[in-house]
Amino acid sequence: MSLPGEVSTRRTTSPGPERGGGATLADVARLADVSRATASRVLAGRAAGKSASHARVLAAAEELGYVVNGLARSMMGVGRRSIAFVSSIMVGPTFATMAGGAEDVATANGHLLTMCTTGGDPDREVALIETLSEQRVAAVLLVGSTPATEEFARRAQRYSDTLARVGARLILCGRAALPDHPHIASIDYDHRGGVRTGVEHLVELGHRRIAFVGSLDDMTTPHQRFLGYQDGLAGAGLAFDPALTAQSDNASDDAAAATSAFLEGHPDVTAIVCQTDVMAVGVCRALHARGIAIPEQISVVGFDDMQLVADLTPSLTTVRAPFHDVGELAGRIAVGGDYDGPAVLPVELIVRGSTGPAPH
Amino acid sequence: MSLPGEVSTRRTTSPGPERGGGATLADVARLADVSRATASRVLAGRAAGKSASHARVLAAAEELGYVVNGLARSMMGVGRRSIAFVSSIMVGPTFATMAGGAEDVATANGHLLTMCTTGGDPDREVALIETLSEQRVAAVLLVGSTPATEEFARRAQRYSDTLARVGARLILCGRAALPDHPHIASIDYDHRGGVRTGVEHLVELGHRRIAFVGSLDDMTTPHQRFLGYQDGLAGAGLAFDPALTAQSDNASDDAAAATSAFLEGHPDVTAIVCQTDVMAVGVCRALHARGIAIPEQISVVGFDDMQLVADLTPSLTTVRAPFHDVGELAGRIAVGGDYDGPAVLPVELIVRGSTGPAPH
DNA sequence: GCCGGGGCTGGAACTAGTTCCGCCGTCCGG
DNA sequence: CCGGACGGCGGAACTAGTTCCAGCCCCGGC
Repeated sequence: MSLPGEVSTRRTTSPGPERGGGATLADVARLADVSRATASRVLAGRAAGKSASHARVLAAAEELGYVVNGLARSMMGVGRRSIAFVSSIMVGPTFATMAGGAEDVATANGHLLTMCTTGGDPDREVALIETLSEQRVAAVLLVGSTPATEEFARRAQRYSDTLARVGARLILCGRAALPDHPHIASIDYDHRGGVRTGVEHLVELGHRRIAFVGSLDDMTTPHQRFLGYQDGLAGAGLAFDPALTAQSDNASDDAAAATSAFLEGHPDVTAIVCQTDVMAVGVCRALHARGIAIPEQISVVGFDDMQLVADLTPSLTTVRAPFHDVGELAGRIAVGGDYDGPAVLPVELIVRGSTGPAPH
Repeated sequence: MSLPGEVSTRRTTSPGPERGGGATLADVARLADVSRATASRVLAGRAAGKSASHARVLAAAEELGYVVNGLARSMMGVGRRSIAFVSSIMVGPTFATMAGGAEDVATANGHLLTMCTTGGDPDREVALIETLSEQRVAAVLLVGSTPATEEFARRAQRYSDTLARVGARLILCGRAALPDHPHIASIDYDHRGGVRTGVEHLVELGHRRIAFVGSLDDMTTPHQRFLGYQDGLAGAGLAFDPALTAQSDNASDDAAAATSAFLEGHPDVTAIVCQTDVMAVGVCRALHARGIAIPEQISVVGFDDMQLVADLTPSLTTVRAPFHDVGELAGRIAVGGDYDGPAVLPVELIVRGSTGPAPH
């Protein structure tokens, strides 16, 4: 029942922009009475001319409310690929600040930033890397502490291989490079040196009995910071005493409970070094609750310099980590910058009110 | 100079998977000696069979390390579109928590979440909506306070129109619906009622001279919270006194300075309601600095219940906003759920140590 | 008047997938 | 022994763009 001359089209492809899903380049070209090639050239600004069709194309695009399909464009290799930011969790100043740094350079270079969380589940991480490869991201920023295990190294190599197949690269943020996998980029900051500096600061103030509150699992961040604590003691000629270590998860309630229990057995401690600011806050709360004055009786040092710790009473002495810079540097590599080997950014001790001279 | 029988290909399209950019479906099909159609069916799991070619396709895909191109798939309308989360800034618990809620439902439904910041610049916002439309996102979550102006309403309508053209929808998060634009979804929480509840709590404790610290600009969040303060006073039969309002930006330093200056002229105030927790922290610091006891001399109420304010000394009485729920609800609509009109989620007053009976 | 250069244009190939439709072969029932 | 049902498979059309190449027209120079 086709009319003569009518081209039989399959599906429900009625011509014209009313099809749904918006006007396409073909619709614009039809309305402007030019070919798709010409319409594409005009809209991409690749037609120098001021010809009549030039103006007709622009008018048609305007009239139809044409929005170029970035997916189709990306398929031709034109257009910018997204950058993925993968962390175990999104809340907390650490990740948000890093993400902010990465986002800054991403948008400045015309890329979008995709944020994904794994909840710390390796299976979800594997699935995520697969999905992101399918979506042809330009790079994956794998952010935060990871297991310090051979299993993780193998997993990371698998990620890197999968991503390399689609022309993307893997960038670790906030953990050290994997020595046997130089192709996996790493932007880290000085966890170990930061805690060491905190201990040295306490030693200068005359402290000798310095406790450590933190987690001792095999994740890179806790481990490196714990090593920094031992470094600091060793540098000052103090013996490392395992009994002066109180284990705690990264939650202020947990740190408060651990501190209370710890102090029962060790009333002679005059300073506490904390793995994170979140823990430090819990430590301070526990000290307040027991009527112990900070810093007159016990000094406290944190790590991260998260928002608000400067507003505590007393304000918290802590180590400022360059989260924004880490994100920015990683972003720069992600958008195609050179990678000259692992980066370890310096940290800075911020001395505030929670540390003071040792009593006596 | 072509050899006879050799098909002349344009560009550098040497056949085989070595071309760069990874193996394609055509490469897999070639290796498995089947058509692209068959390979596609097998890899999509749409081939029930256990035929010989079925196994050959899977083996070929494995051997070549085939990763399906999600862009090409999306172009066919298959595959999940991303969801965009647009806010002025990423740091701060507000946005991160909301983003977490949205990300939860996004990933649970197979979507990715793209995070973008505008820095509060309308031009960047406009450009971003355009870019996101081009990338064919499923929805845009426009997050946070916005100008309470007619200009913003027009702009939002433009966003909504652009997005509608590509089948996406606009969802406002954390600000009220625009009455004249019912197609623009809104998931908000009760700014105004929250502050009102805070004031009522103070009134019950006997306070009569209650100050307000906050910004008075024309953004929706500050404005609504300011109205809530006035509501609370009116409900208690107290007159609103403009002199009891101290202006401050949303920064603790600014709030501390504003509070110090304000107290010079108003020593009789016994309670301070703050627009945000960040400001409340600054207010508390200023009170500490002047040797004013909290809550014995002055009570303080915040808003947001951000991380750590429960760990201050004294812990902060504040209004908990359901950020995660807002993100979750918005995410649900973004992935295709029904929108039954504007939602205003309830907030909850969390009474802690910073509020107590009025002195005398 | 003819030829060549230059700019604009359109046809067609190309990106990498999905899916409709029809063909073919096999198997089983009548 | 033949017909129909059914499953697997391949050709081709389709998604929405970009870009190469050839052709056309127009204008200027000889």
